[in-house]
Amino acid sequence: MPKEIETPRPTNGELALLAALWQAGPSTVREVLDRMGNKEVGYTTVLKQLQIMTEKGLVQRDESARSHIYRATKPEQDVKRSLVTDLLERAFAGSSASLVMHALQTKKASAGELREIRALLDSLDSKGKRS
Amino acid sequence: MPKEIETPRPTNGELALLAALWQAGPSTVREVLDRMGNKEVGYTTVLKQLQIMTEKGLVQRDESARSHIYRATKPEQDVKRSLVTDLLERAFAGSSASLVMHALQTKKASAGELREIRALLDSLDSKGKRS
DNA sequence: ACAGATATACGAAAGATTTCGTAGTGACAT
DNA sequence: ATGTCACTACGAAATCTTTCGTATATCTGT
Repeated sequence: MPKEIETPRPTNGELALLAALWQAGPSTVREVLDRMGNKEVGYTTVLKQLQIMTEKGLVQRDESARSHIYRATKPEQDVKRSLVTDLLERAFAGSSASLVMHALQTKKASAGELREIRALLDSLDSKGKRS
Repeated sequence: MPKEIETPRPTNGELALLAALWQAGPSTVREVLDRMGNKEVGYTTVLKQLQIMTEKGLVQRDESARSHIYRATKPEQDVKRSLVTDLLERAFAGSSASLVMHALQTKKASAGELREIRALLDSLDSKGKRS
């Protein structure tokens, strides 16, 4: 049996910082802070959050320079997937179709996006046939 | 301009109770408790939660009988939609397509569900053309 | 060497969520 | 009428999350 999958489930605040790290790559506290444009927040707040996230294993830091450099440890895809899984279980009884329907009705996707989704459906179909 | 949409954003615990109410309809504390099969939790915990949710307006209660009867005030669809919207903004930069892709890759939907999703895509397409 | 700017460390307050214990009240059977 | 049982009210502990102030260390230019 494969090892139990570890599911990072960042909170709102943590997710905002992770987003900055995913977008810009490994960054110092100040760089992350500067990227949080709209959100008014103190320097030490971001620092503390990143320290806590380091303890939790959500990020790692390189302390070789005076300004420590933080990077997200979990791939963006994995974290997002676990967030989706979480919502799926909590609110949609595990039915991804139900979630998808809500998502598509909530905010209209562009024609291009809809095409992408169709393509994905096609590939899932062929997979389904194969197995 | 239409009135600002009110977005109920229940927490995890609240959502579990709402699920019970959506599933079974208006219920007493004990009925809700009995429905929480797997989750080990005290009677007064559920009671207190429902009381708090009443203050928040997530549920209403009928106090005419000795055992108060609670019912969810917000339609299941609305609450789920706002949960999806929330996740969408927090983690997927508002791109429902991106969320949908993650959802479909996370847990495979049945062939029937995939058909439903296609049908939904079709209807969105025709809407898109019209507007 | 010193002043000023910039970093990290640490503690702790403030808020929100979750949980439960205790007390009080009403119903009901004996 | 009285003991038992189920219910609500209330307060508060326990966690978690978020935020920031203060202390201390390090760099940088003059």
